[in-house]
Amino acid sequence: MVHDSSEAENLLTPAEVAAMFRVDPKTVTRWAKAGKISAIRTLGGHRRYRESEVRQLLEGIPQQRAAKDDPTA
Amino acid sequence: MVHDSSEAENLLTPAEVAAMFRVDPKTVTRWAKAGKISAIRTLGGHRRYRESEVRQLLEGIPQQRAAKDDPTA
DNA sequence: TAGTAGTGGGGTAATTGGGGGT
DNA sequence: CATGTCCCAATTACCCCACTAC
Repeated sequence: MVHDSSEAENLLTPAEVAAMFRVDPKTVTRWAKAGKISAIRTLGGHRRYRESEVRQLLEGIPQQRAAKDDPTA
Repeated sequence: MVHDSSEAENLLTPAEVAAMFRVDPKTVTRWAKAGKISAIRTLGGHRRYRESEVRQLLEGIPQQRAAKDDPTA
Protein backbone atom coordinates (compact mmCIF):
# COMPACT_ATOMS: atom_id res chain seq x y z
CA MET A 1 0.00 0.00 0.00
CA VAL A 2 1.73 3.14 -1.17
CA HIS A 3 -1.00 5.38 0.15
CA ASP A 4 -0.82 7.16 3.47
CA SER A 5 -3.67 8.65 5.42
CA SER A 6 -1.84 11.19 7.50
CA GLU A 7 -4.66 11.25 9.99
CA ALA A 8 -6.38 8.13 11.24
CA GLU A 9 -8.76 8.47 14.14
CA ASN A 10 -9.55 5.17 15.67
CA LEU A 11 -13.26 4.55 15.61
CA LEU A 12 -15.15 2.08 17.74
CA THR A 13 -18.36 0.20 17.08
CA PRO A 14 -21.31 0.51 19.45
CA ALA A 15 -20.67 -3.00 20.73
CA GLU A 16 -17.07 -2.19 21.57
CA VAL A 17 -17.98 0.96 23.45
CA ALA A 18 -20.75 -0.87 25.26
CA ALA A 19 -18.30 -3.56 26.35
CA MET A 20 -15.89 -0.94 27.67
CA PHE A 21 -18.60 0.68 29.78
CA ARG A 22 -20.25 -2.58 30.71
CA VAL A 23 -23.59 -1.41 29.37
CA ASP A 24 -25.98 -2.38 26.62
CA PRO A 25 -25.22 -1.06 23.12
CA LYS A 26 -28.63 0.60 23.20
CA THR A 27 -27.46 2.67 26.13
CA VAL A 28 -24.50 3.94 24.16
CA THR A 29 -26.92 4.90 21.42
CA ARG A 30 -28.96 6.89 23.94
CA TRP A 31 -25.81 8.70 25.08
CA ALA A 32 -25.14 9.67 21.50
CA LYS A 33 -28.71 10.86 21.03
CA ALA A 34 -28.41 12.91 24.19
CA GLY A 35 -25.19 14.47 22.96
CA LYS A 36 -23.20 13.02 25.82
CA ILE A 37 -20.80 11.47 23.32
CA SER A 38 -20.02 12.47 19.76
CA ALA A 39 -20.72 9.94 17.04
CA ILE A 40 -19.80 9.59 13.41
CA ARG A 41 -22.37 7.95 11.18
CA THR A 42 -21.62 5.49 8.45
CA LEU A 43 -23.38 6.05 5.14
CA GLY A 44 -25.84 3.41 6.27
CA GLY A 45 -26.72 5.23 9.47
CA HIS A 46 -24.72 3.18 11.95
CA ARG A 47 -22.69 5.02 14.56
CA ARG A 48 -18.96 4.95 15.13
CA TYR A 49 -17.34 6.49 18.20
CA ARG A 50 -13.92 8.04 18.64
CA GLU A 51 -11.70 5.83 20.73
CA SER A 52 -9.88 8.84 22.17
CA GLU A 53 -13.12 10.36 23.39
CA VAL A 54 -14.36 7.10 24.85
CA ARG A 55 -11.17 6.52 26.77
CA GLN A 56 -11.27 10.06 28.01
CA LEU A 57 -14.77 9.53 29.33
CA LEU A 58 -13.72 6.28 30.92
CA GLU A 59 -10.74 7.81 32.67
CA GLY A 60 -12.79 10.75 33.71
CA ILE A 61 -10.13 13.12 32.41
CA PRO A 62 -11.72 16.58 32.37
CA GLN A 63 -9.32 18.66 30.30
CA GLN A 64 -5.71 18.92 29.29
CA ARG A 65 -3.81 21.15 31.63
CA ALA A 66 -0.66 23.17 31.10
CA ALA A 67 2.44 21.43 32.42
CA LYS A 68 3.65 24.56 34.18
CA ASP A 69 0.98 24.00 36.80
CA ASP A 70 1.03 20.39 37.86
CA PRO A 71 -1.27 19.65 40.82
CA THR A 72 -0.09 16.06 40.97
CA ALA A 73 3.19 17.17 42.47
CA MET B 1 10.01 10.87 -9.84
CA VAL B 2 8.37 8.56 -12.27
CA HIS B 3 5.29 8.08 -10.17
CA ASP B 4 4.22 11.39 -8.71
CA SER B 5 0.52 11.79 -8.16
CA SER B 6 0.82 15.52 -7.54
CA GLU B 7 -2.24 16.40 -5.49
CA ALA B 8 -5.08 16.92 -7.85
CA GLU B 9 -7.28 13.83 -7.57
CA ASN B 10 -6.09 11.87 -4.61
CA LEU B 11 -7.77 8.51 -4.90
CA LEU B 12 -8.24 6.01 -2.11
CA THR B 13 -8.54 2.25 -2.24
CA PRO B 14 -11.56 0.47 -0.75
CA ALA B 15 -9.42 -0.63 2.19
CA GLU B 16 -8.42 2.97 2.89
CA VAL B 17 -11.98 4.20 2.91
CA ALA B 18 -13.11 1.24 4.98
CA ALA B 19 -10.47 1.99 7.60
CA MET B 20 -11.55 5.62 7.82
CA PHE B 21 -15.18 4.66 8.49
CA ARG B 22 -14.27 1.65 10.59
CA VAL B 23 -16.25 -0.65 8.30
CA ASP B 24 -15.52 -3.60 6.05
CA PRO B 25 -14.23 -2.90 2.53
CA LYS B 26 -17.26 -4.77 1.25
CA THR B 27 -19.46 -2.20 2.90
CA VAL B 28 -17.76 0.58 0.99
CA THR B 29 -18.44 -1.36 -2.18
CA ARG B 30 -22.10 -1.51 -1.23
CA TRP B 31 -22.16 2.25 -0.73
CA ALA B 32 -20.76 2.69 -4.22
CA LYS B 33 -23.35 0.34 -5.68
CA ALA B 34 -26.07 2.26 -3.89
CA GLY B 35 -24.74 5.53 -5.27
CA LYS B 36 -24.03 6.87 -1.77
CA ILE B 37 -20.45 7.56 -2.81
CA SER B 38 -18.96 8.19 -6.23
CA ALA B 39 -16.43 5.67 -7.44
CA ILE B 40 -13.90 5.66 -10.22
CA ARG B 41 -13.27 2.35 -11.93
CA THR B 42 -9.85 1.05 -12.84
CA LEU B 43 -9.51 -0.63 -16.21
CA GLY B 44 -9.72 -3.93 -14.38
CA GLY B 45 -12.99 -3.10 -12.67
CA HIS B 46 -11.69 -2.18 -9.22
CA ARG B 47 -13.02 0.93 -7.52
CA ARG B 48 -11.15 4.01 -6.34
CA TYR B 49 -12.66 6.77 -4.22
CA ARG B 50 -11.96 10.49 -4.00
CA GLU B 51 -10.30 11.43 -0.73
CA SER B 52 -11.97 14.83 -0.74
CA GLU B 53 -15.40 13.27 -0.98
CA VAL B 54 -14.66 10.71 1.69
CA ARG B 55 -13.47 13.39 4.07
CA GLN B 56 -16.63 15.38 3.50
CA LEU B 57 -18.76 12.37 4.31
CA LEU B 58 -16.72 11.74 7.43
CA GLU B 59 -17.10 15.31 8.61
CA GLY B 60 -20.78 14.67 8.58
CA ILE B 61 -21.56 17.45 6.21
CA PRO B 62 -24.40 17.14 3.80
CA GLN B 63 -26.46 14.12 4.55
CA GLN B 64 -29.47 13.68 2.35
CA ARG B 65 -32.45 13.44 4.60
CA ALA B 66 -35.63 11.59 3.91
CA ALA B 67 -38.19 13.87 2.35
CA LYS B 68 -40.83 12.61 4.76
CA ASP B 69 -39.71 15.18 7.27
CA ASP B 70 -38.27 18.20 5.58
CA PRO B 71 -38.66 21.44 7.54
CA THR B 72 -37.17 23.42 4.68
CA ALA B 73 -40.21 22.81 2.58
C1' DT C 1 6.82 -14.65 -15.54
C1' DA C 2 5.71 -15.54 -11.12
C1' DG C 3 3.98 -14.38 -6.44
C1' DT C 4 1.32 -11.97 -2.80
C1' DA C 5 -2.15 -8.85 -1.38
C1' DG C 6 -6.39 -6.56 -2.43
C1' DT C 7 -10.88 -6.54 -4.78
C1' DG C 8 -15.31 -8.03 -6.99
C1' DG C 9 -19.39 -10.93 -6.80
C1' DG C 10 -22.76 -13.79 -4.29
C1' DG C 11 -24.87 -15.53 -0.09
C1' DT C 12 -25.76 -15.90 4.96
C1' DA C 13 -25.27 -14.73 10.05
C1' DA C 14 -24.66 -10.95 13.33
C1' DT C 15 -25.06 -6.15 14.65
C1' DT C 16 -27.49 -1.78 14.62
C1' DG C 17 -31.27 1.58 14.37
C1' DG C 18 -35.81 3.03 15.88
C1' DG C 19 -40.05 2.88 18.63
C1' DG C 20 -42.29 1.31 22.70
C1' DG C 21 -42.91 -0.64 27.34
C1' DT C 22 -40.78 -2.26 32.26
C1' DC D 1 -34.41 10.15 34.52
C1' DA D 2 -31.52 6.30 33.10
C1' DT D 3 -31.10 1.44 31.74
C1' DG D 4 -32.47 -3.16 29.80
C1' DT D 5 -35.46 -5.79 26.88
C1' DC D 6 -38.84 -7.06 22.86
C1' DC D 7 -40.39 -6.04 18.27
C1' DC D 8 -39.07 -5.49 13.13
C1' DA D 9 -36.39 -3.54 9.18
C1' DA D 10 -32.08 -2.12 7.49
C1' DT D 11 -27.17 -2.24 7.50
C1' DT D 12 -23.02 -4.48 8.20
C1' DA D 13 -19.57 -8.50 8.74
C1' DC D 14 -17.62 -12.90 7.34
C1' DC D 15 -17.72 -17.16 4.17
C1' DC D 16 -16.58 -18.95 -0.49
C1' DC D 17 -13.78 -18.40 -5.22
C1' DA D 18 -11.90 -15.87 -9.57
C1' DC D 19 -9.58 -11.88 -11.18
C1' DT D 20 -7.00 -7.51 -10.80
C1' DA D 21 -3.03 -4.57 -8.89
C1' DC D 22 1.65 -4.16 -8.06
